[in-house]
Amino acid sequence: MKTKPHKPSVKDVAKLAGVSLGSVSRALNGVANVSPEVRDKVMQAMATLDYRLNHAARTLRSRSSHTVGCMLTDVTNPLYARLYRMFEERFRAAGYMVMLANSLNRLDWELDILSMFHSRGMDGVIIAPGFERNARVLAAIDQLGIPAVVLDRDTTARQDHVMFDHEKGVKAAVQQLVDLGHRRIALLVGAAANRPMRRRIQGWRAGLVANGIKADRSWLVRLPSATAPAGEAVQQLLALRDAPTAIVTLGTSVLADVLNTLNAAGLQVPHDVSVVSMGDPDFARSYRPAISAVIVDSEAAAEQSCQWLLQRMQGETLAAPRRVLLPVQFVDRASCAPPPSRVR
Amino acid sequence: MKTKPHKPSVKDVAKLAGVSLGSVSRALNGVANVSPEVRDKVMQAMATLDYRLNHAARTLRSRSSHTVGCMLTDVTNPLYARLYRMFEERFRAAGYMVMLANSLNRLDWELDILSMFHSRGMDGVIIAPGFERNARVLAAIDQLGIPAVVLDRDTTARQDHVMFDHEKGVKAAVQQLVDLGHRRIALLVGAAANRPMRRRIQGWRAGLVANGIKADRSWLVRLPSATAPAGEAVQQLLALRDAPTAIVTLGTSVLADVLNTLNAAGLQVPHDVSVVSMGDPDFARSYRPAISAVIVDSEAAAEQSCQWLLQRMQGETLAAPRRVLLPVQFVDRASCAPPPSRVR
DNA sequence: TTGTAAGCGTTATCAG
DNA sequence: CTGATAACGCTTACAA
Repeated sequence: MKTKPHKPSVKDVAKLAGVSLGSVSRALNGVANVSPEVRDKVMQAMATLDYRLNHAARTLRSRSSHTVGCMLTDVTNPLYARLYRMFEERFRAAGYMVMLANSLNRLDWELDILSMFHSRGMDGVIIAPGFERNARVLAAIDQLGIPAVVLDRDTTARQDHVMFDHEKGVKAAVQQLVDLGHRRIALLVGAAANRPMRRRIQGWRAGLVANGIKADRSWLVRLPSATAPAGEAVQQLLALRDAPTAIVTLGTSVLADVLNTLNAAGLQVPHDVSVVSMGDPDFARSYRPAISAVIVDSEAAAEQSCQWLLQRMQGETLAAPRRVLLPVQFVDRASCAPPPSRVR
Repeated sequence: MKTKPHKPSVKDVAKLAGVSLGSVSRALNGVANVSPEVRDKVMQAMATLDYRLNHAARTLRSRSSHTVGCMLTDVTNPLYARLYRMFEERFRAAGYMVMLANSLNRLDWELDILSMFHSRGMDGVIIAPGFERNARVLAAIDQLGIPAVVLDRDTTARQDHVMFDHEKGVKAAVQQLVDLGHRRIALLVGAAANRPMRRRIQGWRAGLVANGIKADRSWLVRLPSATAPAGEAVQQLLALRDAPTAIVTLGTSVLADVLNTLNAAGLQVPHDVSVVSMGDPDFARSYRPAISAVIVDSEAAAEQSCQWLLQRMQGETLAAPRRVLLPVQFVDRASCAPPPSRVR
């Protein structure tokens, strides 16, 4: 009747199996040179003791936590949620856990998270910093001293970058609208000063300029956040003397607000106003009319990020940081049509 | 010119500060009995060395990882995403990181995750197992030997349970519909055999029975998954000889499908068909008409879960497992109205 | 192929 | 209040 419930350790396993400590470890790690007999004895002992490896000890000794850190702005954003799920799946298959952290666009949190990734000995990180231009953030990233992939951010960090070609996608959408006869095209984006927003604006501007249209400032609406109500902004847009005949907008809740504000104003899509969503929320496809969208390939981004990070974590010492620009597609569905006849 | 970039350890800090190892540790942990002088010297040394605590070593020695595991079905579900974010925020404030894992309704993953939580020495867990009735899962939970909170699952595990009163919420919705004159009320839920689905069905049934209405099997639709297209199911419902005049449905993509199928069939909400959403997606509020919804209080759930878990992790040895049933509200908006006159 | 022993970087226990 | 010193549970040389 020992009063020591004592979690079993390698030592206990070794004793029960009648082998040495080292052999247990070797068997455990499937490492070279273990005779089948020893292996079996060890396995059996582990089973009867219900032995569980102590991960902290392994990490301390082997200097590898088999964990990758993932810093995103907010998992509540469906795109990030999907990405995270794919990361998790791929890394798990490779024997890594992923530790998620949301920075919520707060500088102090972002620095905290990075520092914590360091302290917890992440083997690598995938990050989409909200403060891509902040010197302290950049310094923190480089000081990590581990492989990193930067996701869709314009950063000067010497790391691999996986990015979306938002500019081309939005430009294609604008081009299609112009081809349909639109001249007054609005853009609804978030106020955050990050790459996706900047590039979308550039794409919009480029699309207009390429067709000899001046990009009117009043058509560019910067929402305080991607989740803020957008109804009022849309109303203001519609009240403009030169009201836009087409709207390119953020997806999810902003798109919903746009659609409903249009409805409430008695305007029909696409007859009165054409609409393009940046991002492809659940309801865009099944909405009537189906909403045309600028779509990023999240699967490709996840695949590329994981592959690159795994490569680097598994010791391939590749010199230069790499970067890839993933294509962004414009999918024309039923929400774009020629503008109403000139006079309104 | 030492070729040893050697990450600084407490030892280095101690040497530089001219104090002993123990003092550094004590200063580091803000623990009792450190003279201000020593503390300052240590702090300064840490700063100049850019010292970072090695979390693995601390975990190994102190037997606490300051990490809580969080197992959910899928963060891609907006409710779970919100919950996770709140968990993260609260636990961070208390000095814990949270490690997220999606079980994706796969038994083997679920067991893996639980075992990994064990092996990685989580101090506590919050879990919503997909296989709430599975003996192995239950065993794994109890063998964890650490505080746990079970989220919205009917489990026999001897742990704290935080649950939503789906039944009451759905029943209230049904009652409101009956009061408006509806007799044929459909329910669209997922096929998963978990508590939320079961309770919703019970609430629906109870609401009908309480009003002397027989719950017709053909009005109960079980979608293969909460993200599967639901258009066809809705069409079948509408084609029924006794087609329902009201639909209570899962939110997010299913709700979108319902709305659009109704639109496509030329039916108006709420004139021809009333609609209630279970869950409150972004677009429900701003949709025209605004969609009535059965709403869970995710904030309350997060608050309760975190508070209970923190209590237990911080050593309060409370005997019995606790459970709470959080109220679920029916919010009537504009999508419910009397059914069309008898003849259609 | 296997056993032995030396750490990994902390915290905890004791003396002083 | 501070300084030595022994763990924590594992991996990894190195010897046998």
